[in-house]
Amino acid sequence: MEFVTGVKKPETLELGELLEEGMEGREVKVNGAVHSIRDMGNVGFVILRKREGLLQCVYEEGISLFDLKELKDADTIEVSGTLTRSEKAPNGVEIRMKEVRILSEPVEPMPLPISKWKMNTSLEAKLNYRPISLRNIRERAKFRIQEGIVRGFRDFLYTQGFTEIHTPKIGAKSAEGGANLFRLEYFHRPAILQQSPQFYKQMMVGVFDRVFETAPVFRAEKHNTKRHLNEYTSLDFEMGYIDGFEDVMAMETGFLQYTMKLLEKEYARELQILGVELPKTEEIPAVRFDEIKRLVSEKYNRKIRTPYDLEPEEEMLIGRYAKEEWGADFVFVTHYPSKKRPFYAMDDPEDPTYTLSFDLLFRGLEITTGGQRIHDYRSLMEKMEKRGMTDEGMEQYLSAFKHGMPPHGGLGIGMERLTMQLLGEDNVRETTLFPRDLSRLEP
RNA sequence: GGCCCAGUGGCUCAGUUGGUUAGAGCGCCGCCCUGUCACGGCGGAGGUCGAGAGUUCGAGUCUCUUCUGGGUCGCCA
Repeated sequence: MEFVTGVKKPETLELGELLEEGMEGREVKVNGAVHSIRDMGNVGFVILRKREGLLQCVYEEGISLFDLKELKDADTIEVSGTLTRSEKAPNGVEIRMKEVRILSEPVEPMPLPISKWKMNTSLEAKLNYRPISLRNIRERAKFRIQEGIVRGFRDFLYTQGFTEIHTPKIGAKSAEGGANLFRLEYFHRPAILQQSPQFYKQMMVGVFDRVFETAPVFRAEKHNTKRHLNEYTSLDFEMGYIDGFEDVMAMETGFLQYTMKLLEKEYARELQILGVELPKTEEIPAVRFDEIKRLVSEKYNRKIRTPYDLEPEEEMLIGRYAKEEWGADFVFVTHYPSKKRPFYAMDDPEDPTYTLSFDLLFRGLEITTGGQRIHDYRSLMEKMEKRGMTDEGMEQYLSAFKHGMPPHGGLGIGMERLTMQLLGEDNVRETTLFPRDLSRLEP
C-alpha cells in the first residue's frame, strides 16, 4: 500500500522555468515533440514543441552523444543537456544536447506541414486531420485565445455575484421550439437535444438571482454557411432584479472589457503569434433596430427588403457604419421587432410591436442575442395565448413564474463566433475544435 | 433544401484551341554542409487526374449522371 500525496514536480522543465534567472549553464532535462529538425552536418537544430511554445535544442557532433539521424519529426523525446543563453536562439535560450531518449515514434510521416508558420492548407484538410493540424503553432494559439475568452466570462461573472450552473442537454421540449431540434430516442420516449439553456437559466434566476453557464447547444438547422454550426458553445447568463435590458448590455460590456484586459495580460504571446489587435470596449454604441436599419439604408443606398429582421449583408453594413461613424468594433442593436423574438421576450410598453431586447454585433456579425424577459405570470400566459401556444411540456417552467420571479434578463453569446471575429477568421470552423455541420460528424 | 464554383502525388496548385512519357513548390527518403531559424545544395520515390458512362482515331481537358468539398440564401449565436 502506498499513499498518493498530490502532484509531484517532474524532473523535466518547462519553458517558463528555463527562462528564469540563474538557470544558465545548468544541466537540464526537457521533453517535447520534435517539431522540426535542421541538420547542418556537424551541427544541427532540433526544435521541440512544448505546451508553452517552441524550444531550440542544439546538436553538436562530438558533444552530443547520439546521431542526429536517429531523430525524426513527430518523435516525442526527452533531452538532457546544458541550458545556454544565446541571442541566436529563438527565445534567447537553447539546450546543447548531450543525450536523447526517444519516448515514442510516429508510424507515418505528417500529412500536413504543421511545422510551417502558415500551413497553406485548406480548411477541409485541416478539419480532416484535426488532431494533427492543431499541433501547428498558429492553429493551437487560436484555442488558447478561446480559453481566455471563456475564462474571462467565468472570472468576470464570479466577481459580479453569478453562480455557475450546469443544465441538462437532453430534454422533452425546448424554449424556442420548432423544426430545428435534434430528435432522439430516450428509453422508448421521444426526446430532444437542447437548443438553448433558456428555460433553466430563467428558473434558476428564481434560485440564485444571477446565473451563468458555458455549454453546448444544438441546432438542427440545415444551413451551410461560414458562420453556422449545428453544435456550438453558448456563453449564457441570466440576471434578476434588473431595471431594464440596459443592465444586461452593461454586464456584457463589462465582460468584454474584463476579457480584453485578461487577454492582453495573460495571452500576449498568442495574440502576437496571430497578429491580433484587441478591439476597443470602453464604450459601445447602442442604437435602435429601426433607426440603424434606416441609417444604413440611407448611407449605403440599399433598399430595406425585410423590415422585421437583419439580412447578413445589413449586419455587415451596420458593422461598417459603426466603424466609420463611431469608431466602434461592437454595436448593440436594440428593440428588435416582437414578431422575430420568442414569446418570453418582454415587449416594449411604449410600442408592443418592439421588444426590450438587443443583439450585439462584432465587426458586422451577430454574436449575442439578449434582452429583458417577461417575469409576470399573467403577462407570460397572455402572450403565449396570443401566439396560440399551449403550456404543454412547459408546466415546470411556468410554475417558477406562478410562484414569483424577479424582473430579469440575460443573453447568449456564440463562443466560436466571438473568437472568430476577434481573430479575424472568416469561417467559424476555424475557431471550432471539432466542428459539427451538415456534413461533418467526425472527427 | 435552392442557386453558383471546385475536385490533378501527403499538402497547395499549374496544365494552352482535345494530341506523344501529366508538371511545380512544400513535405517525404538518401547524401553533402559548424549556427540554422521558410536553412541551403545534389539525387530519388510518390499520380487508375473524385467515380461511372458517353463523344472522338485520341479525353486531365468536351457532354451527361453521381459523389465529395467550398461559397451563398432562408434561419440563427
